[in-house]
Amino acid sequence: MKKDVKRIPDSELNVMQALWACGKPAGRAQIEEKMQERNDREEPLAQTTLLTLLSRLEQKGFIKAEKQGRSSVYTPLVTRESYQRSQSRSFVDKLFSGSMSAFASALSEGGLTEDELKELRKLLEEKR
Amino acid sequence: MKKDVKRIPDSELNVMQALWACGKPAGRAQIEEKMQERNDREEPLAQTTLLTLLSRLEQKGFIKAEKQGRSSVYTPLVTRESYQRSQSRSFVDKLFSGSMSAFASALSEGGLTEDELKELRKLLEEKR
DNA sequence: AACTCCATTCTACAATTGTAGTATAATTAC
DNA sequence: GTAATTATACTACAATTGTAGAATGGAGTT
Repeated sequence: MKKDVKRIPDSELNVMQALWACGKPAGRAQIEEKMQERNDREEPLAQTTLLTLLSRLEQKGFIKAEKQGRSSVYTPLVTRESYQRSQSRSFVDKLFSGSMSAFASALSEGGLTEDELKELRKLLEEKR
Repeated sequence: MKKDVKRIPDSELNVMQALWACGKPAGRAQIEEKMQERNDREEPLAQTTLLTLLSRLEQKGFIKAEKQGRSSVYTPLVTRESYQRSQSRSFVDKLFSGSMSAFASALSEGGLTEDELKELRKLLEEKR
């Protein structure tokens, strides 16, 4: 059965993105640093806020936390790719009722820039 | 200035979709009917719930409500297309950090079915 | 006018999200 | 070993979302 990966709220998603970007299990500090780099937000989150988000992600089963002495290291339990796939699916379903033609129109008529479009076309052809 | 159309929550989006699908200003009953048709959910919403959602959409400026005697007719203030465009934009930004290659991978490696992909490619080519 | 139907508006309420302060436990520095 | 630092855990709280019951106001009946 296809596991229906629930949507991750925006603030938590930023954290996930940073964690995924780390490429390996990472602690609070590294995640924080990565978030800075990625410039996900102007004002960086308070550390306690970040920890709250991490613990919510853990409760929801998106990451695993392991105590390493004083602090914890976090590991994603879903890959970025699988999350992206499942969300893409529900995105076209929810927004376009699955209609490729509506989806294509949205992308080509303003959703993406001309350059992005060109690139996307090429990539989709290549991956055929 | 590019108006930054805020995200509409799922339950309200279903209502919007139905209203958009009506193709013209519609009252609560027609919207309800359209939702049934579209089968957006198994259990239909309680009428009061639907009205609550409509009033939230109105407060947020997504629709306009006009009294017609006892009842009201609702009219979308944003087109489905413009909403789809803006959401597509923020979707690729939030989920793929704007990376077309990640986006293309997600679509082609499981996000869409083989048939959908084929259709999408064709449509994107045509629209060039 | 009193009664009954509807449609709408108000009020409600729990769960989730966004964000962070306070308390507590461990670690290091005198 | 006592203070200062650090790192996490606990608590908090307002806004939003999902969902709907209760109250209200008008329209049709009798």
